[in-house]
Amino acid sequence: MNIAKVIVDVPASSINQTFDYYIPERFQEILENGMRVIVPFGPRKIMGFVVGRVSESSFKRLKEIVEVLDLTPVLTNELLDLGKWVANETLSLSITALQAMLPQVLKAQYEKELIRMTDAELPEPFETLFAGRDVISFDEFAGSTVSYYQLQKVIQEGDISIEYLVKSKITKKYVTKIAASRPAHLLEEALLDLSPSAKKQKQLLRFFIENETSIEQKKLLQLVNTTTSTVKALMDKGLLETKREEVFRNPYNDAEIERTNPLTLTEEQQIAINPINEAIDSQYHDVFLLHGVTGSGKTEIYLQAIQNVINKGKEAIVLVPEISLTPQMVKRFKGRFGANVAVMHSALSAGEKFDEWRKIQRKEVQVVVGARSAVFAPFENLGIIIIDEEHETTYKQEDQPRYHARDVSIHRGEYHQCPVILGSATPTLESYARASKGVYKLATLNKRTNDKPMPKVDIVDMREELHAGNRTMFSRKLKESIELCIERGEQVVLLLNRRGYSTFVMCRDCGHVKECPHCDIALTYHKNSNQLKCHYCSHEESMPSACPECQSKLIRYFGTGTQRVEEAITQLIPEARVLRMDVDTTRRKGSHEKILKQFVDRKADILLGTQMIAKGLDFENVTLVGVLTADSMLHLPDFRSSEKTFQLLTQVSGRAGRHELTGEVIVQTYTPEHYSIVLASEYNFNDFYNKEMNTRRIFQYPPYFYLALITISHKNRVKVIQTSQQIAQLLMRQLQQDTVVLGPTPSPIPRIKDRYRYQCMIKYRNEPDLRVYIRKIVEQFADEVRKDDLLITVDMQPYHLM
DNA sequence: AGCACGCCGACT
DNA sequence: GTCGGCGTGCTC
Repeated sequence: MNIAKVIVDVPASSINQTFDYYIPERFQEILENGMRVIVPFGPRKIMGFVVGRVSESSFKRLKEIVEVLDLTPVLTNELLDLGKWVANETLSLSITALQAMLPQVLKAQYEKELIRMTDAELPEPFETLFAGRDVISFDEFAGSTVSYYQLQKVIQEGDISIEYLVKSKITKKYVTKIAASRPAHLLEEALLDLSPSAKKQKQLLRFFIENETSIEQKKLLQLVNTTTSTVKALMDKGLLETKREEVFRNPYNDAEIERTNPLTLTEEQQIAINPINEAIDSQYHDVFLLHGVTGSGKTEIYLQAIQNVINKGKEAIVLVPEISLTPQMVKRFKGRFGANVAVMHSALSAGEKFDEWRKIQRKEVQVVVGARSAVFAPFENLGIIIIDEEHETTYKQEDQPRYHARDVSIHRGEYHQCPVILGSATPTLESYARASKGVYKLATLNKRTNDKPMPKVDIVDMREELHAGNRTMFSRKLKESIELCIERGEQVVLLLNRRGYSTFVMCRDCGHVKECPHCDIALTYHKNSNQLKCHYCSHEESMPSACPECQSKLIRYFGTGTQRVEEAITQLIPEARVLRMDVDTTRRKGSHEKILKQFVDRKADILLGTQMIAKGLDFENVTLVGVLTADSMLHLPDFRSSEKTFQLLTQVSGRAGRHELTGEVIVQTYTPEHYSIVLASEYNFNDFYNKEMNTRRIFQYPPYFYLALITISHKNRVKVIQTSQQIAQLLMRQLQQDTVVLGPTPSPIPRIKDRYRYQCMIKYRNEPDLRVYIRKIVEQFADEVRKDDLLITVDMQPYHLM
């Protein structure tokens, strides 16, 4: 077994296989599956993952592994298999799937160096370049005027050679600590030698005899109540020394979080948790759909189920949408399980993520709370996986590997024979349909734990407002309610549902819309810089003063940004203090929390924001929720637009009156009769489900049909159309009768970065070999992909049909 | 992907 | 002789 099978860090379909390498004697004992290694690959050196060991290879001349990068495997055998499964399910490369399971810092960085191999004089440009050094970075050469041709000659002469390096991005954090430099019994002896007057020094020494071996200076001085000079005196005597010690970065100050105890469950909660606990106790896999209205206490069920898992010595993964992974949420888990929790989300620095990941890897925690990628936490003894707000689209990764965390969770749940909990007030149709069929177990929570009814929802028809001569974005009803609310000293949350409503620039005379010259999409107006920007490429231009088509001066920006709403409120209700929360105001780390804290501290009357304020936030004093434009995403070309509208309205309504005060919700819309708005206002999930299912069945959409989306892009439009047609035809030849292949049609954004984009959509009920077919077809175009810059991407079960 | 190698045309 | 620009084939 001295040959290793290695998945190599080269993301190319022709390299998507294992490569065999000899394991040199010195690594024989230590090398395990799932470790990262450095291997020679052609002329260079690259990183790879060991995925197996064999004693024979069909290859004659094997190279040796150069270096082993890990002391313990970074991927367990389960995760290696999972990687294979993910790559296969999502039609992505093995290496991409493996990298997705690890923190970014474990990715290798590559560098090249030029090494001087001779003391003899080098040809002139190189002497200047090296300037007396023996090694320079390749970049330095590339940035110089020296030609590659000249370098080749010197390399052939053997006077310079290229070294290929694999560098690690890992950074560890260290603190300087004070430690005893001798064992305790020798310190005792030293104690006797100290002069009787050196009281503080004696105290210090006794501290080290009695206590831990190392401590931060600041803490030490506090505990012993002395100054640096005493410490220094003992150091000079050689009794104490400074020591650099590695510490884990700690993004959350555990000590400051108040511990909580389990709450008594309501009868409903108890009924819901029983079967989950039974699955944990008897160690079998099942998927539970926990359908509970907002405020029904889903989180408490999670917490108690996790407690059961911890008691059994097992581990738990909790997935939450990125957007709701707020300090409030973290606090609930840390409050119950303290330092036994690792937190993983994008706001952490790369180093912090790495440290949280290592806590899991070293089994220092039993719980991880995190966004999508936390589903790959390297636990080996999982007892439960929980997906909160399971309807959130962020669980689907939008770039390769395009996996869905729900599918991965269920796969891991089967492996570990543990339950998977999907929780939501507004489950996806897919999940609810499965629960209805008995594939998932359904648990329903209809009551809020505070016994308060859901807030009453008023729908305001904005067309009537217009007829009545109200041209502002606030209906009379909403304006009045805001004023009353502020008068009572209560707070307001205003949701601007901005999707599909970005601020574009249009000429009022000729209707010309300013588009990106490289992409077929309207440019977005940015007020603070007075610039037009493209969100798909890096194009920027200044705001024109006249229409480029008709020279009219009446060129303006349209759409409703949060900034404009803010201005409008201040005009309409001058006494209102408004806090704005959107992508612009939350870009800086920690600004999210800052805004929320200000609002909790009642520094403002109105919290105005986009989707991010709809989720999981819990404010005592909020009694009014206003939705400015409920239907803004209803008309998007997306078969889920009704479902998304229903979900958003239900979620945001749940923000009002969560505590003692009763809440009120006002929803403004131009389509007040639309079923997703009407039924959301009645909190009627069941009717919505039935109605929407009916539409999905008629139009052959999920959950009745599965989807696969193939997108083809190229600089040459004719080539894209031709290739797309070929692909569609090849597909149709293989697929079943009831499978539909739509297209090719231009993508919703037909051109991005000067590349034309066409797509084929496959709708199918049962195609066990679909992935095989697609792979084969894509393979047929491999040559053009490689040589002609053709791009074919496949998205199984896509969420965004872009 | 990223690298070497080979061939070609261009420039001085 | 020197240089950059492709196209091609290979990586255990």
